[in-house]
Amino acid sequence: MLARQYLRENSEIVKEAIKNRNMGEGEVVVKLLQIDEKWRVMKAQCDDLRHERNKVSTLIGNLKSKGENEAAEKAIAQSSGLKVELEKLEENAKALEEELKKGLLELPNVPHESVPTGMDESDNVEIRRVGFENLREFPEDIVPHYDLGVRLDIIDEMRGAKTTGSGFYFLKGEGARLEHALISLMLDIHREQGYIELIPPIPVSSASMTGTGQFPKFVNDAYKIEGEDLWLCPTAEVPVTNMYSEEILLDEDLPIKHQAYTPNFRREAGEHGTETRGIVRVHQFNKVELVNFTRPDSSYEQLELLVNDAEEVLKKLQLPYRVISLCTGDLTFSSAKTYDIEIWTPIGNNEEKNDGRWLEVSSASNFEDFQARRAGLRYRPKRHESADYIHTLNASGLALPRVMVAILEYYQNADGTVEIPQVLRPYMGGLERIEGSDPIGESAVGAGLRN
RNA sequence: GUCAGGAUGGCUGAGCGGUAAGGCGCACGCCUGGAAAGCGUGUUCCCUCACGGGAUCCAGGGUUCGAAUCCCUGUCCUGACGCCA
Repeated sequence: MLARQYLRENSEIVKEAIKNRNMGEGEVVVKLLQIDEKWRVMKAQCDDLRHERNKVSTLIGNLKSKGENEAAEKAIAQSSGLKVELEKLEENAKALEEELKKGLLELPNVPHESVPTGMDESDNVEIRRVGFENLREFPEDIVPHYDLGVRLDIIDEMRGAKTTGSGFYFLKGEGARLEHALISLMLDIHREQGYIELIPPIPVSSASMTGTGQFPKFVNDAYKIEGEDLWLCPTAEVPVTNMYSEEILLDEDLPIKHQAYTPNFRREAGEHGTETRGIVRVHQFNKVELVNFTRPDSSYEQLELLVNDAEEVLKKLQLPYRVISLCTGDLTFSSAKTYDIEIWTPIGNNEEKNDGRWLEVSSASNFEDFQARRAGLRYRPKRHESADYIHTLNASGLALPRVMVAILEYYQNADGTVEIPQVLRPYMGGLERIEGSDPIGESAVGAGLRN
């Protein structure tokens, strides 16, 4: 959320930001400024009336204590009149204030000056590529993860759809084991980097969803728990960022670095048709999330460190990837600046021209004080008397299904087994490759999957 | 789930119908050769160029000329009882 005063003093910057985000011409800003102006006038009137009323009330108290009842009665009558007048004004002022608040909650963050201006993902700027020097040799008949998952019987989308619905899947046997290994590896790497682990609650309140910026705009993307003011968390960012809400942190505590492994739930409403095959876009997935609470003057340094910390996992897994800086049009609602990390896998979306594709596995963002204002996250700077808003940042470190996809495709052997990256082997009892197992059930026999 | 008690500023803690004590911490100033102690001022949010004013005692309603204080509803905490991996 932007501060009201900031909006008043920088309306042109905010308008420009909305334009650059492709969210219209910034008419909203003009409208909000008008409401704000009206509210300020009314607020002054209310304050004056209250001042009047307070004076009369004090007088009544004095008169009564002196026993001058007749004069007191007169003053009471006057006060009653003021009350009626005030109630009407207050009602109007309150309505304006609410409209203003609502508008502010729906206003996106202002992109940082270093963010490239652009329409959509084609205007994103590649920052670096890593790990392309010694690419593995790939088998000619390399198989996409969704087919390989069935063949090895480690990913079962059919039965996930049966028990729950499409977009949900079972991991099985070595698949499940691989996922656990990845989680442990990531938690170990990030602990080493200084992130204190949290296991947060999975359901979160509306207030928390508002605090990080999911609400009010994106209510339809979240799963609601019937009969409660609770939602399944779409990312650990929500419970973790809100952990210190309405608190004042100490200067010496900062920066606070947390990591959390949680499942994530997303309805992905209106996302049909994009990457529907396999487990690239699903309704429930696991993720290790990194969250950083920091002083305002060092948040951009912290952002660079954060990306590096997330990248470390891919370096250890020896997977090729790139880092890109999102342009203004591709930036998420709450973010001031975002780097995406994308893994490269040898299988493309286009069957004729199979030259690989990019999988987004992490988004590292600096929200500046946008979330801090919404969630009430402050700290007391040294040598200052009053509290100030901190800056929040987060990054996935990393989203698991897509890392799994990359491993199944990038580390695929000619015989259809999957090489397990060296760094993961200790986490899998020394296992060197995934060879799969016989599927269970008659349907497997009918489909010829059982040898 | 039932019953009882509670929620006050950065923290602590009084007030229980007449308009938010005190302490601690922190900041600034005075004092001092320097420091400690001591003394003074300040310490939340909003409006105002400013003077100044308003709001705020968990949230929302109500009673009242006037509510931190009384009444109702909700949320959360604490304890007891019950239930239960």
